[in-house]
Amino acid sequence: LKTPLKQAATSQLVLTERQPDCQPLTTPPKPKETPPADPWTPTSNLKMLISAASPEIRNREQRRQLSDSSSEVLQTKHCLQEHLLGDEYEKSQPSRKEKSLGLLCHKFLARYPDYPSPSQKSYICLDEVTEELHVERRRIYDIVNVLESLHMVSRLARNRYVWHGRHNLPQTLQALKKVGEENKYIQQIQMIKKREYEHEFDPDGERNEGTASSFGSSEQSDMSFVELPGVEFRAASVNGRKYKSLRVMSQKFVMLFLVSTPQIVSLEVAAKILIGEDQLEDLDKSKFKTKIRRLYDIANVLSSLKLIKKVHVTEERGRKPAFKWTGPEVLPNTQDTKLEATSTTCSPPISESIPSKEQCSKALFPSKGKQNFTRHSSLIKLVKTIENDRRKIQSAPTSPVKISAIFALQNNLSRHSFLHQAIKIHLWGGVFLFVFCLRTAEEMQMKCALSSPEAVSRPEPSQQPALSQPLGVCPASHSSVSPVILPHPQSGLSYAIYLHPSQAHTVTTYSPGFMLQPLPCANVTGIKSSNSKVFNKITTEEGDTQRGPDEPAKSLAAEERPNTKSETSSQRCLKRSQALPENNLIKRRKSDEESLDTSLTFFPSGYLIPLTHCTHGNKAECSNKEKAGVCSVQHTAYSSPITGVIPMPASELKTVNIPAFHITPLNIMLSPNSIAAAPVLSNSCLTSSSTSSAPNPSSSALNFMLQHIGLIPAGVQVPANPVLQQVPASSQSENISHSSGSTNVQEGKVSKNILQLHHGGLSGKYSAVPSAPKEPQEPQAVTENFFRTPGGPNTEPSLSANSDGTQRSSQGTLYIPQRKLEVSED
DNA sequence: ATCTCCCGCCATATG
DNA sequence: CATATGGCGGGAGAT
Repeated sequence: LKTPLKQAATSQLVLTERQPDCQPLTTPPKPKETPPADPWTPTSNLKMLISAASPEIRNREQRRQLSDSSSEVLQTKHCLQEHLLGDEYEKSQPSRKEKSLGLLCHKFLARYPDYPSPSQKSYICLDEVTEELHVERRRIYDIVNVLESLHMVSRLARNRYVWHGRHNLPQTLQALKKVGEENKYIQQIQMIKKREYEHEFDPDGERNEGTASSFGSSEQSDMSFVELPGVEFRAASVNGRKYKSLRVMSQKFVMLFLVSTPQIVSLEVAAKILIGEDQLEDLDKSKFKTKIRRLYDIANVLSSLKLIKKVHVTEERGRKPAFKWTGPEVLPNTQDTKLEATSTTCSPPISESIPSKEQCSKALFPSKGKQNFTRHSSLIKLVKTIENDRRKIQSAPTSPVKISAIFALQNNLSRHSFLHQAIKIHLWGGVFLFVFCLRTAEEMQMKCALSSPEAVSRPEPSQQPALSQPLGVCPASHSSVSPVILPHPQSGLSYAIYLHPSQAHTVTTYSPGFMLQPLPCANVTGIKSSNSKVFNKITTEEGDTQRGPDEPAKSLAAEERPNTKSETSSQRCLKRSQALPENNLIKRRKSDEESLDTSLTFFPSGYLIPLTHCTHGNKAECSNKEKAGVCSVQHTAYSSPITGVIPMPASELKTVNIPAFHITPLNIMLSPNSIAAAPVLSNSCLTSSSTSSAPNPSSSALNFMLQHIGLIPAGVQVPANPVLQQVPASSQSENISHSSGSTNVQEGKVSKNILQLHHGGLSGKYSAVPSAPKEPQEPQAVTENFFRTPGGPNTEPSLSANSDGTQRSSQGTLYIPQRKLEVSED
């Protein structure tokens, strides 16, 4: 109704003025056929007018014509017809189609190069765009949001975005794929299909327990936006907490493609999954409809990007709309850490984004030798934050204070990437608790592999030098503290964990615990072998039913997948923890059972102090390297009084129940189960043993963090720390670290077996499971306890097992209904 | 009728 | 407070 009206009374002039953009479409005559030579053509006149009126308009017109000519032939034709009808050319003007988001997106994209030269960034001004494209702002947001989800643009400030083009696409996709795998989308899809299938026979069918519910709870997959190391999100304030629903949806949608074998996703399934995640599976009709609407929006943009295209899958049910991935194939997630994705929680309740364990570990333990940390603005931010928080702390020393900081690092490649990192420091009851993350999963695995249980428990580590036993336990040479040397092969640094004798004891005693994650998880190899049958069967099935006429070799790729999922479960774990508001340590302490999984993620422990002494060879190199441009920061940070603010009377420490101590490759934690009341290394411990001007422990800790985050050159920090120097392990350690450093090749192999030692589920017991799963052949134990195992192509028998170990109604294996699906390409 | 999805109201977030 | 963002769903073209 409206549109016609607008056109109704248009005179040539009016038309000219307000429709330069639609000209090619509106103009009746042969737009291209006839050269604009004929001055008598109404068109040419018009054009002249336009040109004369404004060069700007002309340019715009030209530009548009270019982009239009390529794809909008249809429209043109359409228009042509219209106008043949004479003066009644009003109605069709902006035929709905011409306003489609897809078309608009095309126009939008036409404005920027796919691969802008990194040197000259192009900025996007929403005002300009809306004006030039003649669209409502709202529409632009839709486009931009999706582009943002792919990191093709990023927001700078109000009205401003930066155009990245497709440079980031590969990384983004890889990251998304990874996350998608972690989210178990494959399984979910199967689940939905199954349910669907069941409904066929049981229309009024009530929830078929076991299957559905188990997912609802486990599929936490919060509202998280997958970030990329290289794509900075403007000031936290700008990108700040806000539901990034469309963005997130977009990402998830993409994930579905990347994860599913025939890369085809039906809207229905996608919608269900996206809804289901939120939780309840109330088949809310309207909600579903809305979701679908949004998916269409997203799909339009993705289509414009040529990442997907619409198809139709036909099954008994009928013809359902779906989309097929036509974007680039995503590499099977190389071990490359630099391509790490970052998942930041954005869910409303959590006021602060919690860094993923991996991110942290990445920051803490740079795995690549060459790293050139650049002084990034974020670093400054960090320092400021610390300063600020320090004040707070001083003013309210007793209240729980959380200090969080965001670190940004340059990543391994020269690529402009950095990680948003946060290290949380909790002050609670006078206890200085460091909440941080340790190593990346890979590193852990490696460590696991290297530090075989035998080696650990062996009294004389030196006996097995050839085996490059990295983890040595130094006998408590000091009355109060027992350093445990933890060489970090990749970085060439070793760390000492100072523990109380009791703890040290625990460590050695429970040495196997080094290899076991408190939370169980499946051993890939094992699973793979044990379930290979099922596996194959399923993939085949899928091929028969869903696979399009093309790519008949996907099952192979699928089979390899498990191996590439090294850290998935750990991340999941992390996610889980992220999902729960875990700001309050106290809360975590109190709550038991269910909080267990949370608490295990980050846990305060003793101090980790780098043993730079043990790394002669690397040391120099390291420090030089890192000395790059962060010294100034170092000073600030180092001298920061924050380090001195936490006096911890030993007595006080004892009031804190610190349970038995376990060290896992993933983190150091204190099992809430056992209440061994082992005090964390107290001040006195260190201070007593350290004479002179040795920095207090807090300082050391801070140093440790900063150093490993790259803020402080490795060598510079903590001035002679007597304790460290006294560690007689030097010779040993040296060997150890050296050997371990040169065992890279092995590492790979070995780690394979331990690859999947992550926190898989939430067994209430983390008490060290003394059986080291070095046997790839013991899938049973592992598999059966854990809910979904990573990598398993959707249908592990364990699927129905409950995560809490309660072994719910085991529905047996998941039955995937066989259907005939045809994909028609429209 | 079903599939698509534009349009724009209006709650929120930002500055 | 004004403006920028963006969730959301009615309802109307397209098929």
